[in-house]
Order: sequence, then C-alpha cells, then structure tokens
Amino acid sequence: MNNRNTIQRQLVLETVRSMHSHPDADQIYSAIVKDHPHVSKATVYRNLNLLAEQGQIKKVNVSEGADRFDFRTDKHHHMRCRECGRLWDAPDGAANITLTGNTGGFSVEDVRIELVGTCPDCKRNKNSEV
Amino acid sequence: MNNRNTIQRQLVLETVRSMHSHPDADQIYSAIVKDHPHVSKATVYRNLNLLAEQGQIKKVNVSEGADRFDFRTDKHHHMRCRECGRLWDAPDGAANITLTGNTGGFSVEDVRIELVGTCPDCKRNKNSEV
DNA sequence: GTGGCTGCAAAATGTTTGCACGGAT
DNA sequence: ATCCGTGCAAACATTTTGCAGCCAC
Repeated sequence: MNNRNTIQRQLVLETVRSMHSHPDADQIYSAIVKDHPHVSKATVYRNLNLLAEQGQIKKVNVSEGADRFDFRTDKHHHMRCRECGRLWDAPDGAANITLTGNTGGFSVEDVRIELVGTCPDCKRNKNSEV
Repeated sequence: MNNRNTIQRQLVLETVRSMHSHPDADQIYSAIVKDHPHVSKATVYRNLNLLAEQGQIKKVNVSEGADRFDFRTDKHHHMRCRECGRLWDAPDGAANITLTGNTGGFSVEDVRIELVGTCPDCKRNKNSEV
C-alpha cells in the first residue's frame, strides 16, 4: 500500500508549510538538512512530487528557473518579479480570466497564469539607483 | 557592433519560421543539422535567445519540458495537451484576461497564460482505447 | 584588421533513477 | 516478514560558458 508515514515525508510537508516564500526544491532541502544532515535531496524531490500529486502542497511552475512549491493549495495566481525573481501571491481578483469555450475541440482542464513585472521593493531600488 | 549576419543566424531564423509546430531547441537543431552537419547546438541556442530578445521570434515557456520557439510574434495564448505534449495556438478570444490593477503595488508588465488539457486527437484515442 | 560569432567540449543547472539497505506497517 | 521509502551516486535533460580560431564587416 502507498503512503507510509516516514519522518522524511513529514519533514518535507512541515517545511513547505512553514516557508511562505514559494521556495524551490533546493531551498526546502537546505532548510531540512540544517537540522537533519542525513536526509537526501532525492528524497526531498520524491516527496515534493508525491505531496503535490496528493494535493497536500502545490507545485508552481515559473517561466524562469526551478519549480517552486506552495503551501497554499487553493486556486490563486502568482506574480513574478523579473528583477529579484521573487514570487508573490496575486491578491484575490487581481486578474480575472474568462474562457469562451472557443478552443477548436481542445478540452481545457487547467489554466496557468503568471503575471511578470516588478515588485514594489525593486521599483524603489530602481528609482534611487539614478 | 552587434548583429552580424551569419549563415548560422539566418538558418536558425528561417528554420523557426518554417516550423509551425512550436519546436524546442533540439528539434530546431536537428532540422538544421540535417543539411548543415557542421552547425553546433550551442550556436543554435545562442541565436534562438538572441532572435527572441530582438523580437524576431518568440520563446514560449511551457510547464513541462524544454522551452519552445514560435515564429508568431503577435500576442496569443497557447494550449498544451497533457497526453501528447503538443502545443496549440489558442484561437483568438478563447481566453480573455482582465487585470483589475489590484496588485498591491506590483507592476504587471507581461501576462503568461497556458491552457492545459486534452487535444482533439488524444480525446479520440482515449475513447477508442476502451 | 578586428571584434563579434562559431564549434567544440566541458560545466552548470535542475531533476530523476538504479540499487542495496533499512524501517514502517 | 513484507515491501515501500531512503541514501547515495550516477544518469539524465536542458542550457550556458570558456576558449581558440574564423569570418563578416
């Protein structure tokens, strides 16, 4: 039967739930290894993928760099800052998408939206950088 | 000065323009090498990136696998079939997105949308597969 | 002539996999 | 006792980079 309750799996789940900055696999791995030096990165990857499949966490694909992981599993969009690379949650209602059904026979099962731009912090830095 | 008109750069541009199936770098490289065995894959990557930066072609990031390249440079969305992996152009008006400006100070400069689902071909195959 | 461009190979990045052992059930 | 999950290293997939020579300008 699937789904054994191993320490490593609990660690991965807890770590993702505690990091609210959309970390990638490597950052999650580093956070775990700090206290548990024996844990392998392959195990982190395996559990991230498993937990994402089970819907306990969410894998967020971004247009640049490694995949991120999200403790939030509810539907929401993301904004990526092209300066600092950080990922932000788009406030509810920031973007509304409407499907018209006019897809030429293609069945749409999921919609992936990424808003790319500049975050408030980086805008400030750019201005003072003159 | 930038932008020398090398045979390799012309080849990459022409090849992308002739392939309307959203090929990835490897497929473009294969198409070129067939007639020009001396061309290196690094050169193909370098020119793909350069041409995309200049806006002569478009790089399409998809949620699975390698980046694709598009001869179309006008704004349009894509649909990815999770069965066969092929990328399709979303018909005009298939999806409408509205930004409300409520982004908490984040400046949105670009919106990436990917519709994930099943294409007509794969739907047919699934039905007859019972 | 010269500086950008190329080919090649090597490195970098991100992720998955094979295998023998160990631990949860 | 089973057999799923783990650690390790090696493989894998994709892309970038260092460097010496080359060619479009």
